[in-house]
Amino acid sequence: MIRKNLGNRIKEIRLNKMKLSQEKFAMQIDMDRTYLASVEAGKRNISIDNLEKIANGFRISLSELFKGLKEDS
Amino acid sequence: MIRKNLGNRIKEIRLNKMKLSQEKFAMQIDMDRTYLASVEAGKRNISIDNLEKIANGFRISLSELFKGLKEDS
DNA sequence: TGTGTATTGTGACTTATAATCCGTTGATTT
DNA sequence: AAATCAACGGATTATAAGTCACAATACACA
Repeated sequence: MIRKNLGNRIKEIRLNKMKLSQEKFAMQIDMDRTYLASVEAGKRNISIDNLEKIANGFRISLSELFKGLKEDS
Repeated sequence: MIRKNLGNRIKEIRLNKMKLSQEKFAMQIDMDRTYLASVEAGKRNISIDNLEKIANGFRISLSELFKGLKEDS
């Protein structure tokens, strides 16, 4: 479930805080559009470097990124 | 630096909280000892699934695992 | 001090899969 | 209708995962 929860969390922040499309946010952090989509869909075992990219894009810490996750994680 | 900081954090928890050798802790979480060693050394771009394994082994959340990191992250 | 013993570090390697890149489709918005 | 957006597929490339032999270090204790 970790992947799914994380994907949901990322999507939530992208939409609510950043108010950007997948494409625009992916552009900003230099990440492939379809890859970001699959991460949000909970299908990817994403690495720490890419997690950092996303957290940086959101201007939050990794700790904060994980803080909102369901069932703790 | 994220990899290095994370590696240091993992090593710190393993030693201070768990008081286990790399080998024993790796055994517990079903991970190769040398792989754990290289993560602690900051040489691996570890994925979320393996991060979760480690956090579970420590009985802490991923958010907590990242909380102690230097320079925020 | 040297000698075993446990622990950690590292390079090299194969296999599994993350990550990228091309597109299409369908839904939604304007 | 056109434009925007998100979900998905297939193919390729890059790299993480996992394993091994061995080296190096630390740590005891005679």
